[in-house]
Amino acid sequence: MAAPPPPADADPRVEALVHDLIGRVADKWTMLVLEILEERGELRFTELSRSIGTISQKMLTQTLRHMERDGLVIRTVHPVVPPKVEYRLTELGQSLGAAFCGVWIWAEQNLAAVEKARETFDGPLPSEG
Amino acid sequence: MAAPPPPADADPRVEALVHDLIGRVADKWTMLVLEILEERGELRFTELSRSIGTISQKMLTQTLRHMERDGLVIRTVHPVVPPKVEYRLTELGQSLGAAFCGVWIWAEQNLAAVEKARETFDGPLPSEG
DNA sequence: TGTCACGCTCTCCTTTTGGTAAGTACAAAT
DNA sequence: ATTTGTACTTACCAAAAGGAGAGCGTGACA
Repeated sequence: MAAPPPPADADPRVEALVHDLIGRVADKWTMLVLEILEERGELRFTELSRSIGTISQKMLTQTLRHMERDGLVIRTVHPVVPPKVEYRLTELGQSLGAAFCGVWIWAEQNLAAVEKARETFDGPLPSEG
Repeated sequence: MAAPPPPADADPRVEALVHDLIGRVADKWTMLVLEILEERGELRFTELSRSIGTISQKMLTQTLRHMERDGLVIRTVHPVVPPKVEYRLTELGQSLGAAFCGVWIWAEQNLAAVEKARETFDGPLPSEG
């Protein structure tokens, strides 16, 4: 398991697969679920739903299934009468969360810069000439 | 510009804005353009198009406009006869690229793990019982 | 005269995304 | 008997994403 240190993308095949994987994983809902499970540990379906707030049941189910399929979360079903299902991150999921951490930090630190850039871009239009 | 070191998300308002920003920036095409411009520097429209390979003109234009609006790229128009437009990352864009670097590395290193997880998830279905 | 190249823009079309609402199963509570 | 709560699933519908292809302006080049 000697992980090669540099991010060198040698093969174009690998690069294509990586692009594909990124496309799947860089999903809005996936990132949100990842962050919440990382912060709060093991959560039930409705707890997760309430934590995100704006997600529909359908999307949450779908997102969780995809994450489970990709080995990012573990789904534990307790065979009790009102269904109880708990979700938590795998090690793989935790490592992805850690990788995305840099992006969260970037977003927090550069939020103002982005908004200012937008104002500059949008603003000058009406009084141009 | 004394950047606060910890990723502490104090306000829920900030968090909402960050979620929003992440949703915009964690876009498949944005990430691809970001990576390519980071690697290759300043590129023309068609060079960018060919580098990505699978993107349509429409999406490339759209992605670049959004990135320009968000202050991630600079668009330089040379008023020559066959139009010549060059794109390069701003410092903000470069910093986002750096932040996403961790995700690329994660994807490269864990590609096999994800694929194996998928096989495990998909495989056992037919012979279950 | 005609064609090509570039960086778009526009229209038309299909696919994907995502929301709403209803249904399911079952036991405990009312 | 009816309601409640959970974690879905399904059907249906609207909106957005995204691809294909045509058009534009123009100057060099054949």
